[in-house]
Amino acid sequence: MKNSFEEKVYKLCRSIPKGKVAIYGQLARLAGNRKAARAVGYYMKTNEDVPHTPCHRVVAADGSLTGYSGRGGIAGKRKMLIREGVQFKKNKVDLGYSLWKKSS
DNA sequence: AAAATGACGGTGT
DNA sequence: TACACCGCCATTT
Repeated sequence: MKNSFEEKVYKLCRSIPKGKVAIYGQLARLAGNRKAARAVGYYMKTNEDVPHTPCHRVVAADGSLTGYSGRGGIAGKRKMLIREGVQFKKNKVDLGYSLWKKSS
């Protein structure tokens, strides 16, 4: 069993509310490793909990949608987020308005 | 065990 | 704002 960094990342990913988005660095930081953003992305890619983990709600630090192994790729991901209520700025997410905050 | 890869982040140009 | 380079971590080969 993992019960460690990996599990924390997945758990946090599932904790992201609809209409909000989190950044890889944020998940990495909450999981305990601020610089593990890269590894976090790797988990999303492998993404075992596919329908269980809304990996599409995770974006880059500047709101850019980097990669998506799911259907539609980046385009589909962007559309999906918009559909959930996330505000977009051109090709990037409006973090100042839709960035998820761990709060409590 | 060592080297290569990747859905990143930050800084420099 | 866009592109390039370096540094970081975890996983895979």
